[in-house]
Amino acid sequence: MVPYSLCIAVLFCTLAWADECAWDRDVDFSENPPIIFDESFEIVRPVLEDNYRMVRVTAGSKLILDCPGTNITSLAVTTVEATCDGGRNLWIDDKTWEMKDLGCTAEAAATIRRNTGSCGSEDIGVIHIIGFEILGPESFYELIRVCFDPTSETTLYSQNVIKGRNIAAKDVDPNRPDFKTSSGFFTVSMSSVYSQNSQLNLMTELLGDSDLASQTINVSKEFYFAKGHLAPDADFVTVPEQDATYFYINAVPQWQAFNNGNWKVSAKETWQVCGEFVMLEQVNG
DNA sequence: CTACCGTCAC
DNA sequence: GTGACGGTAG
Repeated sequence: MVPYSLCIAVLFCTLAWADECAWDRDVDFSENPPIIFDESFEIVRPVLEDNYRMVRVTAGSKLILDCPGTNITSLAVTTVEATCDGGRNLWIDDKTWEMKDLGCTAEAAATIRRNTGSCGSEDIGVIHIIGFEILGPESFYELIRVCFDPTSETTLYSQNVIKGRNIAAKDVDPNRPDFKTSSGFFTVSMSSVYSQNSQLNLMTELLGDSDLASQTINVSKEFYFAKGHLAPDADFVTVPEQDATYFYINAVPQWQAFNNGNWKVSAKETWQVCGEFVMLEQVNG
């Protein structure tokens, strides 16, 4: 016979959990969480609640778990549809799963949709979109819209949306990936071009004076051109979104003194503003 | 991956 | 001074 108190407990829990699924971002997820999309193909992101980074969806809602570029390890597929069971688990094809057991084999990776339109003055630029493949090539989640001038091989501007409700609950990961070239955009090696040595060599050649060149490119004074993010790493909530900013087409040569000074301060001001709004569309360039 | 530099807010 | 953040090199 089942004790009476246990019945009460079970009933209570059922009632309390019936309306939604809730997960703690720092407890209930695997090392490489999937990108979670809701039924309108918006990413489900954590919200800061009393120092807990909570991910919530309504009970019964259908989600898409996506590991673009890799697989959900337990299922050996990139994308799967799942239903919130009203507690901590997800229904997938008549079987329940814990969120923790639905991690990606590697970090979910952004890709680029190329040549989706023209942009810039007199349509000099070409639009490339950095984002996530969802169910294959027919569906794509846009993160960063890049206006790239193929003639000068320079990005004119990048456009991204800051999620004001989620930015306080963003992932903090000290590891930063290398910038990716993603072939077809540049005719030169971008990593070589940005190296401080090649900058010094170029300046020496241009000025014809090595003393003058070493005053112009002076690393200790932050007089060098850094890979200045246009859509910034820190504007994004999840690690895969943050790492999607590390494409060379999302960066322009920027004096490090400015990059690490005014620009950084300006980014923080932007968050202050967007804390007052749900989201803010930002254009940098 | 590790070690390093400079700026800023606290 | 320390940690977060913007970078660098090997």
